[in-house]
Amino acid sequence: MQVQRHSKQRDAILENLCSRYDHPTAEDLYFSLKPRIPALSLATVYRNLAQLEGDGKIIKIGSGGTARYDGNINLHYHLTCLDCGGVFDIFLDTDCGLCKEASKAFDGRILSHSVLFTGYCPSCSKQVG
Amino acid sequence: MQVQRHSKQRDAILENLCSRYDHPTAEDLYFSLKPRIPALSLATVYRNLAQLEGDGKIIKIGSGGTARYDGNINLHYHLTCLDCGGVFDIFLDTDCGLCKEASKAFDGRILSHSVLFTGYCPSCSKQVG
DNA sequence: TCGCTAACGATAATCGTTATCGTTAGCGTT
DNA sequence: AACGCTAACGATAACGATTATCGTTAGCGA
Repeated sequence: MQVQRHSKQRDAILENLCSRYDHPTAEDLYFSLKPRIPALSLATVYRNLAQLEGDGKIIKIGSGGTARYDGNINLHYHLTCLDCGGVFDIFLDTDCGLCKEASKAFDGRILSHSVLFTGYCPSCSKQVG
Repeated sequence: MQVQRHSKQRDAILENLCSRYDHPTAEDLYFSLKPRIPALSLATVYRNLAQLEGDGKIIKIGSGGTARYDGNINLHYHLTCLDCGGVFDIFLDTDCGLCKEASKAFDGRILSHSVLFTGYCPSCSKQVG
């Protein structure tokens, strides 16, 4: 079996991602860490993001084009702002029993789900009116 | 203003997409139509899919990697099978008031939403057990 | 300290999608 | 029915995000 080794790069990536709430892209994380770790490679960022996602320590948000990442693994939803392009968290008290409802309606096995809202974020919806 | 002209290619793409339920990729549609329209270009497929989506006649499913398309524009959800990679429809009677709940919890404007379930499709979930 | 190899950095390759550009064909007007 | 305008086309180059390759580095158990 393959033993996973510890790495400073992965620590830094996870720590950086968990300390922010803007759902950065791989490149965002790369430029954010580059000053602290000058030798860092973009490939390393991608590699570790994939590994962390596989370990269930982060979430990948496949919002169409460029992938974004989220260090908050508690169930919550996202909204993509049509104006500024940002991704924002939406926390719902009730999960609306979505998986339960879907399991009733679908003859397969449902493991998880993600919800992506589209609209305007607080500041952009104020600007337009 | 720009007047939209009629085109045989767009007709064929829309018709093909609406007659199937497997959520094909742009390339799937291209190869499906190529025998009937030998001169068809993949760029034309992408162009028309984008236009049809903009006109609200089809839906684009941004399931992470390659985009898939759906000719059914009635609100419903999708499941990606972890085993075979296929995308399947999930119709819920109740929409669970998702947009309403989210609007209460989010200080912006919510226009639409999409839900993507992950799990195993009927046939794959039977094979594994 | 040694040896194995997971993880790294640099960079080439891949792949889905979009942009460019010369040509074709809808369609309103003569 | 021919004319002219330009949307849409087909072919292909370009792009951008992601992944693969490969020689080097560095965890970590012996």
